[in-house]
Amino acid sequence: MPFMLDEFLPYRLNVAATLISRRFAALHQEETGISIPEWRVMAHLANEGQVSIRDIHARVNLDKSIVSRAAARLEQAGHLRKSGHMQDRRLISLELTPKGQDLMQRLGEIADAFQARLHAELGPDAERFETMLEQLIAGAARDRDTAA
Amino acid sequence: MPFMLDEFLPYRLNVAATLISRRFAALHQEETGISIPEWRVMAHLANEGQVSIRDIHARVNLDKSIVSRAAARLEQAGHLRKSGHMQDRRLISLELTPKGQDLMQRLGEIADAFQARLHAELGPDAERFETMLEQLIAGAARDRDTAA
DNA sequence: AAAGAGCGGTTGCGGTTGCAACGGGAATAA
DNA sequence: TTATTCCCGTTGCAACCGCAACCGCTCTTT
Repeated sequence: MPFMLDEFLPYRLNVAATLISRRFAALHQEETGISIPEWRVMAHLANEGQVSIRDIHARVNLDKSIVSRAAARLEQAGHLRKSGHMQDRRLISLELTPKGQDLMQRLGEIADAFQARLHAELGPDAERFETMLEQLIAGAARDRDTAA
Repeated sequence: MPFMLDEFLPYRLNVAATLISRRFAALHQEETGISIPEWRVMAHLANEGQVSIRDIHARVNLDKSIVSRAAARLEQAGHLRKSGHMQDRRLISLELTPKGQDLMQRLGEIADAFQARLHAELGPDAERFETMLEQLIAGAARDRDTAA
C-alpha cells in the first residue's frame, strides 16, 4: 500500500494551519496591516501589561529575534512603547500605547468573530478538537524535552 | 474579558503544526536532507507516477514557484527526472528515479512510524481529530471560493 | 575585587517564501 | 492564417525566517 500524503497528520495540520491563518489575515490585514508575529506580540501584551521580549518569546512560540523585530515595527507604528527595566538593565519593558490598545480591541473583536465562525463550522465537538490540539502541543513539548 | 491568545484556534493550530513539523523533520532530516516542500513533491510523485508541476501545485497546497524550485533541487540530487510532455510542450513530466523511489520508501517508513506514534499520543479519538481537520480545510476552501 | 560564566536583546547572514512579471507554447476567434 | 488570449514553468525581487554571533549587563566564583 503506497504512502498517502493526505492522510499524513503533519501534512494535514500544516495545510489547515496555513489556510486558517490566511483566512484570518484576509479579515483584518487590510484594515490593520498587522502580521502574524506582530499579532502575537500585541495579543500577549494586551493580557500581560508590561512584559519583556524574553517573556513573549517563551510564551508565544516565536524566536526572540522575531519578537525583537516585530516589536521594533510596532514601536515604529506607534502601537507600543519600549522602556528600560530599572532593576535589570538588560531587560526591556514593552507596553501597548493607547493607540495600540485601540487597535488590539478592534483585533479582538475580529478574532472573536472568526473564532465563533470556526466553532460553528466545526460543530459541537469543537471543544474536543481544541483539547486534542492541546494534547499534540504538549506531546511535542514533552518529546523535545526528553530528546534534550 | 480580555482576549486570550492561547484559546485562539488559528494560533493553536499554527503552534501545533510547526511543532509537529519540527518533530518530523528531526526524525529524518539528518538522514535524508529533504525539506518540507521536497517531501510533499516526492510523496505526491510516489503515488501518481508522472505528474506536472501544475498538478502538484494544485494538489499539495504549494505555490508553483516553490514546486518548481523543489523539483530543481530534487533533480539536482538525482531523486527525480524531468522530461517534456509530448502533447503539450508547455508541460513538464516529473518522475521519481529509482534512487528517489528508494528514498521515498525509507521516508514512508519513518512517516508511518511517526504517524502511529501521534495516533497513540492522541488516543482513541485520533480518527475523529483527523476528520475535523478535514472539515477545517474544506471550510477554508469553501470560504475562499465564495469570496472570489 | 576581578574574572568568568550566563543572560537579554539586537543584528548579520544564508536560505526560503510568496508574489508578480516574463517568455515560450497552445487554443480560440476572426 | 494571424492575432489575441490564455496557460505553464521559471526567474527576479523584496520580505521574512531561523540561527548564530555579538554586545552590554548581571550573577557567581574565587
